[in-house]
Amino acid sequence: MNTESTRNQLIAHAQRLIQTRGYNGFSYRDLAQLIGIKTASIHYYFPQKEDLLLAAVQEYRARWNRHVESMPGSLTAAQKLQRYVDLCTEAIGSAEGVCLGSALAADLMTLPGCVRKDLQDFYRANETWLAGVLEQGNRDESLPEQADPQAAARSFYAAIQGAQISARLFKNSDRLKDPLDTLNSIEIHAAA
Amino acid sequence: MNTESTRNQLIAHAQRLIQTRGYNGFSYRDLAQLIGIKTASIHYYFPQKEDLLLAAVQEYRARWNRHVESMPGSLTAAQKLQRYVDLCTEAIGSAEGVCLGSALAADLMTLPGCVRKDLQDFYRANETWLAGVLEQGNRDESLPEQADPQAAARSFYAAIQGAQISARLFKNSDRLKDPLDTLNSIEIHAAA
DNA sequence: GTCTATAGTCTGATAGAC
DNA sequence: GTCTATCAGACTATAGAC
Repeated sequence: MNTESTRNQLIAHAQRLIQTRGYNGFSYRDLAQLIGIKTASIHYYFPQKEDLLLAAVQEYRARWNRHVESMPGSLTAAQKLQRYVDLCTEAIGSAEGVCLGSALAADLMTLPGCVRKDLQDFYRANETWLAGVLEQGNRDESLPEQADPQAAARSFYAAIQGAQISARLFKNSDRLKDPLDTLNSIEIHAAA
Repeated sequence: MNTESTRNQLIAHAQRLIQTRGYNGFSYRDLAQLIGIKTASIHYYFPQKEDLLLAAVQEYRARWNRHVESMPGSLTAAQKLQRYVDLCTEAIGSAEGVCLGSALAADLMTLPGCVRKDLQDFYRANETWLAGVLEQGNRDESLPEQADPQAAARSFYAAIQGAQISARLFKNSDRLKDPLDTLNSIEIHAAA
């Protein structure tokens, strides 16, 4: 157990705590108990809680981008969208948490101001990627035609974020399926 | 200024504070200062913060239902949906807050357990109403055909909730328009 | 690096005067 | 009904021993 290990444990548990309880819903005491150290030791790595927050957000964002961008370019738009939804379903882990992005966006007004930009960047990265997939869908015809892929991407991303929150409220991960099912049902209906 | 007046002020300000900062993001001190009394006086009306929360939720839910159900039955489904979006846009007030339902759902794991059922009821009431409107849309053809109105209603409601959160993040109420624009764009495209 | 000890602040909540 | 005064507990954060 060297320095890196404790630091990484702190970031990983902080991410999970933010996803389940929100930034203001956990304390250094909670975090310390989870990995069996004292609160003062956390301050060695992250003098202020704000420092921990920034590190947690940046690591999460980098890891999320790696997951999304590692999708093979050879997939159809429909396949990419399905994999994206699968990633979002994994992220909530048994319907106990929500994406770090939406968890923090919900707490926005009580957060240190410096994270707002990072959160906006995270949102925009997701929306831009989704817009690209919807544009591909217009070309490869694996998805229903979208007149405004940008607006549709913002709307779909919002639906996924909202679905994560309601999945937790109803303890039912199936709610993550609704947005994509609804998007696809237009095609199903057209084919019927 | 009789009892009712102070009590009503407390509920109104509590609702606004929950919508902007979350249940754990404001204190009795904040609330007392807003209406010019001392914290001890709040305890006269609401001995525990939990009591205030329940009162705020129930009043909000009743008022919301009145607004939604007061829509003339003679409207087309498309008109009802537009009015619903307008209500949701008003509710966030200059993009500083979100609906009380999504604000609390986001804080769910740190809330007293007794509100979970009320929140679920609030969600279901909205989703049921929206499903009815989408079914009407299938009949009056003012909206694109929905193969599964229930799933589409859950998806649309989730999109509105998510859009409220991102509207605050980007300080841009226009994000509330995306879900309905996307829903309607299918028809626009078909007409083009 | 991790600890003990503690400072200083905020929190929800209570007792009792008026 | 509203106040003053106060409590016990939790919180972030710091100083300094080891």
